[in-house]
Amino acid sequence: MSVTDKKESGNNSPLGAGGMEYNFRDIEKKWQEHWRDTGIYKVPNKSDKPKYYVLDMFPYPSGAGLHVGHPLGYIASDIYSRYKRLKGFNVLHPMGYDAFGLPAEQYAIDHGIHPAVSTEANIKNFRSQLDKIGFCFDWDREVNTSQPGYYKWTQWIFLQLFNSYFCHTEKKALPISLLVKKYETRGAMPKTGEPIPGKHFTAEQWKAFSEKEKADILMRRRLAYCGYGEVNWCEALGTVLANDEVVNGVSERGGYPVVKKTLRQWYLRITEYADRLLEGLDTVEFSEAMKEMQSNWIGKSSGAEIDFRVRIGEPVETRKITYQDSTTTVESITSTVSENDGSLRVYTTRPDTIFGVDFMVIAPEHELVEEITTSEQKKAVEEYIGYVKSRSERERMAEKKITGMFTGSYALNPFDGRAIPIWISEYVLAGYGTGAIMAVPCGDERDHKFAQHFNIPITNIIGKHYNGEEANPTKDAILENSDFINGMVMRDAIDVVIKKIEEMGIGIRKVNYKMRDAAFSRQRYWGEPFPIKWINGIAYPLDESELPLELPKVDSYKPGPDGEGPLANIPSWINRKVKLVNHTGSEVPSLGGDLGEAEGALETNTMPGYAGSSWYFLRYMDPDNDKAFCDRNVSDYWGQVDLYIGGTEHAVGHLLYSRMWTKCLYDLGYIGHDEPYKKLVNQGMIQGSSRFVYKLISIKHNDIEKGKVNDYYPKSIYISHGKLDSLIIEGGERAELFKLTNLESLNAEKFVDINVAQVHVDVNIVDGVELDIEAFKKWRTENLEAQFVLENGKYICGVETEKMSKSKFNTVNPDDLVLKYGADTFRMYEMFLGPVEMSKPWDTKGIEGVHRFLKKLWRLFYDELKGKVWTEEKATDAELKVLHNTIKKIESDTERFSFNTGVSGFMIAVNELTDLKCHKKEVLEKLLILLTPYAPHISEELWKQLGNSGSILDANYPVFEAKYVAESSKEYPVSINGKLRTTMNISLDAAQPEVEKIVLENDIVKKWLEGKPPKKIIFVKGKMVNVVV
RNA sequence: GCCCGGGUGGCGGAAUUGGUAGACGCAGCAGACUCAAAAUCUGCCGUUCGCAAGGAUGUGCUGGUUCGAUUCCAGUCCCGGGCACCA
Repeated sequence: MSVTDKKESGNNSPLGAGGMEYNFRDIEKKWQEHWRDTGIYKVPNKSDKPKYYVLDMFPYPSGAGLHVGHPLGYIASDIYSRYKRLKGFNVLHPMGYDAFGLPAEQYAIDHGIHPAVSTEANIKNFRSQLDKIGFCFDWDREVNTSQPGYYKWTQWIFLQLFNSYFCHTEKKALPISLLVKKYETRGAMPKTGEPIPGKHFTAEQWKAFSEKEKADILMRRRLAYCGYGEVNWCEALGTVLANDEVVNGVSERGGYPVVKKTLRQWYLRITEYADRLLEGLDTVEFSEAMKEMQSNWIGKSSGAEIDFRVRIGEPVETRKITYQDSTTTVESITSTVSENDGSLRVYTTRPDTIFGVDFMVIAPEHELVEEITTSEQKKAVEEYIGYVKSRSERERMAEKKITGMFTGSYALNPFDGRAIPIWISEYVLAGYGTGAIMAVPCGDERDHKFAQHFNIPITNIIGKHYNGEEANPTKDAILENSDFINGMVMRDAIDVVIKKIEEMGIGIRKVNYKMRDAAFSRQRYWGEPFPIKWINGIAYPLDESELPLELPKVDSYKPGPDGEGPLANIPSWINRKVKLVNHTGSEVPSLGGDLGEAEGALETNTMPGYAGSSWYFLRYMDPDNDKAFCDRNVSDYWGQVDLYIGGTEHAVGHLLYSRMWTKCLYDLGYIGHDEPYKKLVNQGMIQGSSRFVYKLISIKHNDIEKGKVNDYYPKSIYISHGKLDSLIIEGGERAELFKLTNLESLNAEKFVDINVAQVHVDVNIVDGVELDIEAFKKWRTENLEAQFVLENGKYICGVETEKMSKSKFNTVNPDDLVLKYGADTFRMYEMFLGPVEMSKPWDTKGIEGVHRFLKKLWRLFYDELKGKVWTEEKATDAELKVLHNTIKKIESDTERFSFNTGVSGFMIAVNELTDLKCHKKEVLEKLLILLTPYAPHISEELWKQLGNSGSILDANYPVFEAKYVAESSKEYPVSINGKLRTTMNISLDAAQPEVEKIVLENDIVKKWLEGKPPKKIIFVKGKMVNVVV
């Protein structure tokens, strides 16, 4: 039976006119209109009630619309919002659209439709789909990141980031003007040691710098900055991508190849917040998995940077040292260096292994490569670098070959003077640490493989912990062959070595992060323009009065010249006259104030998709404010998002960026909290449940009499899943098939081989596993002539769980289900499927059960024949017991987001009340309040029918009272030796001696004791009895 | 390879602190009502032995702790997700 074309009988009678059956269509339409007209979901920014902020990750309004997987999180958050409201909270539960982004622009390129137009159409469609489900969003607070009124403030926040730097002393963002003041009074001088030209300067020098020099120096500290860097360039998309938008060397969206390219880009200096982003994780309720993902992404490690003197070319003095070693004897050479030789700085997390260093590896891009490569090795090294450059990021990831080349030079171990060959290899990354490592083969698997591959002798510093076969990264071994740290446990030696190198002035303690600064510009059209104008190579921020800097209309979405975005094609826009702000503290008057049209050019990049989503939770609080992104009083009232629901796919992107923006805004005093989300719940994916038909491809008939094999290719025959085997096995039911294929003349007993193809079929024309044959014939013209081998008169489909996707014909549209069963049924069924956080397959069939439940609930109030059956009679003890058990169950299940068991709790309650023939308002009314978060329409309707005025949402949540559920006795399980043998009804007051007596008198217990005395009787009051023989 | 999750009937899942495994729902089977269907209602429903009473067995697998283990511990296999040359 199809979901779309099945007609539900009896749902068209108008409400209240005679037929008193559950007419969900009219009820839901009526209440949705009523809620809209009365503005019942409008939330004030001031209230005596405590606040509660429930947020959904807002959707990107794609053209595909919603499938049943999308609303899962929204339903969960809606239930929780309504629950909190009933519990007396002022609940903020908004919704909006993350409307800027690549897909709309790709669509524009392909179809010539302006992104604003397609986005608006998509939003309209989304909204109508959402409205049908009956959410309690306060739509007056809707935000759309692509509207000027919104992105004005995205641009404004960008300017705050641009105008701030991260102070390492206070560990927070401060206005860049403070840094300028510092430079003017004190300059920037090192705490110890000599100033390094180009890095350090005095106040006098600062004052003498040109405007451009000052701007460049400040750019090194701005939290939003522009710089040249290696970026992920995606040619197909014509833009750079952030690290988290690149998966396995291809773009996350579209799967296009991504290459490393050096370009001028804007960045967010998120690395400055690495520590605070890490520490903040301890203060929020995210799942362990989520925290883990974020801390892996940040990738903090601590160790040391160590300088090694470098002897360019062969060691000048050599002497042999023979290490006493359990596995190998290593002949080593030492050397001295001359003044002309250099030094190489490496980063290691394991300074304790410094005596196990057998070679050094530097990245092929390392600046020292040229300098230290000897003339003999020059050719080989150049060839190797050529090879590395020829390899794409993707190849490097796919095949991890061991490659490398010796430079011809040596580094000297600072402690024992051993000469250590320096290699280059692609396994060392230029962008991490110092781009150079000290390789310790006995303790690091990669170093070990490298040493084995190139036959580099391995020094063992961990004795028996190293087996000569593979590296052992232990920290618990006792050090050997390690000079002054011999005999120490490695773990303890780490600190000893760091202190020593610091004393010697050849290194420092150092913390490193895997996380890089986030690329913040895109060479695309459909994003926020940067409020920046370039004049003589200096970036000037636009004056606030110029905001929003509106995105101009374009005729073409094609990229501009030199890897620039489409905006570069619009000279009139680039050259616009705008008011700028001087920001360097310079006295140069020409650059202050209005800079006129001059030679400047507006920035043509736009901001990435995550810009608007990094702060939207703040805009919901105060969406119409045109004086500020959000009034401070309002953000102080709403504070953190109390509950944030969304998918795991944003673990390292959106979640980290929005956390960083929140921390910046907090540091700058614009908001009062520095973590945006207090608790995060990740909804699981709803997988598709695909259905298959089995199309007969060929029949191979082995005609023994004539001694030949014939192949037949029948047309359009489909075999029911359960018949597949019996048709193939000898002696099966082949006659039926032969009849269909006009092969009756063949002897069915002869061996045949049947070849079938498994083909996806639209789940919407399958009822459970039974194919709707008529619908199937209509589905595709080629099916019109289809014939079927059935089982029990039915065609049974095959089933598999796969990702929900159009191409697999396993998507289910919520609209269809809402039409057929109603929003309340749909909402409850989505929840009933299983725990919110878990992934589970969708199966439309089960929705009937939930629908039956709501009909059964309805019948507690109204009977089809008898009409109104609810009464004002006083409830019995048994009925009150059901009610209060339900209150307790629903409250605790809702509280812990266990909505699936909550739904089951309602079913149990309605089943029990039906059994008790309870139609009493006293009980039913309270049940409705419990139910309203889950099924708001039916609850509201019946609430009204019971004679209540006002919305059920303003009712008081029922209070559980233990006295109604108190039991005086319990059916105790009685086990003998831990095996359940019987149950016995025993008073709950009964103490152990009494219970023992009762139990031992029981016939079944006596039987199992076989006259032997029990060794022991375990009695847990209120739980169980176990007799040990 | 490393780090997280998770393996329970035909299916989705329940068992909140170690205490009656399989709640609730779907599917299935049998029956009632009906001219019939729909809707609704009743009963059965892990496997297995047994006419039954009752027994055995059972939460991926192997052990352990315990009076008692889906739950705790050790090992192992499988599935899902994340990370993957980060020194």
